[in-house]
Order: sequence, then C-alpha cells, then structure tokens
Amino acid sequence: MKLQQLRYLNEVARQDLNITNAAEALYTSQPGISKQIQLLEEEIGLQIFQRNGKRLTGITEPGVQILSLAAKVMQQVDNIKRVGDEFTNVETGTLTIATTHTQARYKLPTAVKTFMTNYPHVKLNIHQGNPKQVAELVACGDADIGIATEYISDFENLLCLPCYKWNRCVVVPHGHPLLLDDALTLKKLAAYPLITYDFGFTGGTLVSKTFSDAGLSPNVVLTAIDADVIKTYVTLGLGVGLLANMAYDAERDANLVKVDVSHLFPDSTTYLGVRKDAFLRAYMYGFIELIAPQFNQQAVNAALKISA
Amino acid sequence: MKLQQLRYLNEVARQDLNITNAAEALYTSQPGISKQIQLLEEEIGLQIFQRNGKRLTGITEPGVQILSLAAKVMQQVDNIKRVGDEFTNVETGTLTIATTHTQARYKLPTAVKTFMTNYPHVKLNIHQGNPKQVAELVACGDADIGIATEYISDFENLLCLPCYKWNRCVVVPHGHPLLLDDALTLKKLAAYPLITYDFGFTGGTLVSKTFSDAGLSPNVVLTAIDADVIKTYVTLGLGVGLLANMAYDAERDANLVKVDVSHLFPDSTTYLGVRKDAFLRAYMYGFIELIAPQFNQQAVNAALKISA
DNA sequence: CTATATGTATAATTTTTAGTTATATTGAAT
DNA sequence: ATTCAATATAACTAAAAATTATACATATAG
Repeated sequence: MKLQQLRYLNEVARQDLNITNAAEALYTSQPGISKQIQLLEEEIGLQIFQRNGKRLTGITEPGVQILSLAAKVMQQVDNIKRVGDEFTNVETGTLTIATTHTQARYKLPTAVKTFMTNYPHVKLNIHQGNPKQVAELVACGDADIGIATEYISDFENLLCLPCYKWNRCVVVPHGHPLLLDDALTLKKLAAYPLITYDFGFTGGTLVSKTFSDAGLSPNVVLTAIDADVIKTYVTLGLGVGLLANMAYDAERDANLVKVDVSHLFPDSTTYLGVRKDAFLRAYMYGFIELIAPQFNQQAVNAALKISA
Repeated sequence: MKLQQLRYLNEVARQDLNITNAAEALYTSQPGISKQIQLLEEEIGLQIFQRNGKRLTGITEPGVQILSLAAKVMQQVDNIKRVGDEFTNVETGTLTIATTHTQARYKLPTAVKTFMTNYPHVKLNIHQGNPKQVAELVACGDADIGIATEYISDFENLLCLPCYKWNRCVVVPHGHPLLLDDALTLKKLAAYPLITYDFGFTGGTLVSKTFSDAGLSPNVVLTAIDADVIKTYVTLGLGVGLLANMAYDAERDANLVKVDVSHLFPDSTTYLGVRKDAFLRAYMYGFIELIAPQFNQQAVNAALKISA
C-alpha cells in the first residue's frame, strides 16, 4: 500500500468517480491513477469501486469504509507536514477561514486586522458561504477554521466552540411609521413587509421559528445573504430590514434608523469550528483567541482532548 | 512522503533509535532506512532525531509529534487491510488476547471454547502478562483485546469496558485452625501468614489498600502471579491462600477448603480493553460478547463513538 | 441505430526511486 | 590507542511508477 494510492483514491471519490478529472486535479496522467487503484484493490483483495464495463459507477460497501480510512490517513499525513512547518517556518503559513457574509463583513475585520499585525507573514484566505458550506469546508479540510451561527455542531468531526451571542435589530428609513410606536412587538413587526436574511442564514431558522411559535407568519418580501443588500433595499423604501445588530453602523448607515429588537428574539450564538483531528498551527490558536478570548490555546486543547 | 518512511520511523523508535536493529526487524538493509529517514527529514524540513555525529541519540521536540502521527497513520493503514480481510476472508483471521493468569486459567476457557466453535478458522493467540503489560500490549496494537482487573483504564487510547465483578476467598488445608472461627475478620486474617497474588496483580492493590485502611499490615509470606502456585504452597501448609473466588475449583481443589471473604473486601471489576482507533473484525465483537454479554456489537460501537 | 464523445484499460517505454553491497567514517568502550 | 558498534556515503541493481500512444467500452445525440 502506498500513500500515493490513497491520495488517488481520495481524489477519485472527490471527483465523482471520474479518474480523468482526478488525474488533472493531481497533475498526473489518467493511466497512472487507473493502474494504482487496480493495484490497491488487488492488494486489499476487494473492489473499492463498482464498475460497469470500464466506467466507475459507485463505491462498494467495504469501499466506503476504506475511503473513510484513507481520508483519515491523508489528514494525518497533512498534520505531519504541518508539524514541520510549525517548527521550521514559525512565522509563515496559511490560514483559511470559512465564514458567512455577516461575520466576514462586521465581526471579523478587527480580528483580522490584529491578526495580520501579529502574524504579518501568514497568508490569510477568507472563504464565504452559507453556514452549511462553511461547516463542510472545515469538515473536509479545505478551511482551517469555520465561523457561523448554524450547522457547525452538526458535523461529528468538528470541534464546536461557542464564541459570542448576538441579537437583531430593525432598520428603517428616517420618518418610517414604525418609529412612532415605542413598544414594538412581534405581531406589529409581522404586519410590515420584511427584508431579512435568506432562510438557513445567520440565525434565519431561529427568526422563522420565533414568528411561527407566536402563531405569526411574517411578510418577508425579500431575502438576501448579505446585510448590505438588505440595507440597500430598505433605503429604497421596499420594507423593514431585520438584521444582526452588529450589521448596523451608525456612521455609515446614517440614512437608516436602527431599532433594537433583542427583546423579541432569543439570542443567537455564533460558533467557531475546527477539525477535531487537525494539527493547529500556533497562529491558528492565535486567531481563535482573537475571535473568542475565552479560548486560549490551553482551553482549545482541553476541548479537543475531551472530544478526542 | 511515503508510507515506507513512516514505517521505518516507527520501527527505529521502537528499536531504541538503533537503525541496524530496525533494518533487521523489517528484513531490509540499514542504508535503506538511513537514507529514507534522511529523505523524510529533508522533505519535512527538520530533524526528527537528535544526532551525535552519526549516532541517533534522541528524538527532537517536533520529532515526538511526528512519531505520534506516524503511528496513527500506520494504525489506520492496518485498519484498511483489516477491512479487506473482513470482506474477503470473513471466516479467517487472527485474534490476539492479552490477559492475566487468573483470567486465562479460570474465566476465559468457556468463552474460548465457544469462540473456537463459532469461528473455527480464526487463529487464537493468548498472551499472558501482568495487568500493565496487558494494557500496553493492546495500546501498542500487539493484542486486539486485553482483559485485566487493573491498568486498562489508565491508557488514553483504550476503550475500557467493565465485564464483571468478582471477589476473594481464602483457601486452607483441611483442619486448619482458621476453619474453627465462623466470623472471619480482616484483623484475624492479618494474623495468619498469607499467600496471595503479586502486588499489582489481579486486584492486589485493592487488597493492600483494604488492609492498610483498617490499620493492618498483613503478614504476606509469599506472593505469586499464579493462583495454582498459591494453592500449591497452601497445600504444603506454608500459609493461608487469598485468591479470586473463581480460582477455586471444588473438584480439583478437594484437598483445600474454601472460605468466602467477599464481606471483607470490596468487589473488584475486570475490564476489557480495545484500542479506540482500531477496526474490529466481526469475530472480535463476537469474542467481546462472549466475555461480556452486555456488550454486543452495537453497544461496543456506541461506546467507541462516544469516546471517539 | 449508427456516429461521436467521453472515459477507462492496456502496452511499450522512459524515468524515477527504492533497495543492495561494499566501504568509509565516526563515536563509544575497553 | 585500539577495537567495536553503528551510521553514512557511493556505486550499482532492481523495481516500480509515470508517460505516451492507443485500443476498447459505454453513454449520448441526432
């Protein structure tokens, strides 16, 4: 058995059983992969892939287990390389964050700024996506750290750390009738046309649930994944914006008025996720602590240990 | 990075940093290993081993981490092979049990007999050792299942399942003065010369503790790792035997009289240990269920999942 | 129901790499 | 100082992986 074979196996599975594509992704030739996979199957003594003639059509039952083990092997091989980098290139490296728009736009900037000062030689990537994509990116190793309000805890192989709680506000243009009412309720809110986050985004599930628990169905006229988009449409007078408190900036959003509605919705918690079996570089611990000061390196390791 | 390199690394560490011995153990040549380790160190970009001239003198700090990761990789590679065997050679395989004398002699026989009937093509190895050795054998992968009363739970990477509780009895020759006393106490027992298990064996720690908690220091004249040895010396009139209830066989040991002393000592629990990250063959689950019927395959997997 | 496109396996060849033997080198032991 | 034990280096051999070219098999379109 060779590491190369396991690497090929992984990539073929990743490329939906297309060997040709896997070969391209790995900058090698198709026959090379074909052959190595055959050799591996021969050595293990069973078919990993189902075949119809020459095409790969599926993964066999033992193949599923083998693929899962192969992924673990590759992950740990990756960790070995990271240990090397950690000790030889203490200063340099790459940090890939996966997060949602709201976090990237309103919560991360200060942390990112400090991080870039503390670790000027670390290359930073920020991947944006919906919470489920964020979790998947981290789970499959394409991102080191995921930050989102939902789904992070759904993945068995992610360690999930609660970062901070937040709640919502309503934004409206100046002079909006809603501003005359000093005791806003869910019911009153449901009467206005609402512009808010896409379902499944940044606490969107919780908002729907709060309304439906109260027997209300809000009149959502527009949804977006992006707080800035929401604000734009609110400015145009298309409806009342419902978004994260942190997404309102008194200066920049001077054309809108913010009304806190924390009393109407339960707090949402934003979580940070890392792979349980990943080796974390020192600067990764550093970033985590910037986002969630309660989790220093020791605390993260303790949490990893418990779950390991 | 090659699997072979990680395999070499492991073996060199195992052979106390002696490359020549590692080469012999792996049936290959010393220069081959030397070279591959150098290549690996070059690729990772740091020294795994400390060197004094040409000799390996120690493991560097990053080396420790790398060795630990390499061991995990090799373990999972092993699991991949096992998956293959599980599906192609369902009936055949090897089961290595590590256990103490008392378990091997008095508790396992019925389970082993049933097992050999159920899985006639599985080769069975029973390794005997003290509880600490048992735990180590399992932890390092040299045994699949360990059964012992102590130490199993000390290892971070072992899943520890409680099997059954047991207690002790005293054995003496016929007509021994102790038999006249119908209310045996710790104090009275401490007055006799005792023959019992080696310290650290089969609940030995618990026995010492019970005596010392009562402010007594028993007069242990002879210790052995083997209940049969103990009985032999008791027969010779050298002292009173204190051993596991299960080690007394009314028929075979007709020349000795047994007195239950369960009321004097707390119950001891015998544990079964398996590596948390090992793939278990179907027959391994089978054996576990024979020893501890409460742990069927589902229950074991649940316990593994929780701890994984 | 062919014709074409897409994807995989096979074969011959080249390149790379692992392993072997022989030997030099170096630290440790006596 | 001399011998011993272990590792590194070098030259060589053997094995295996990758490449190119091509044949083959299935799916898809017209």
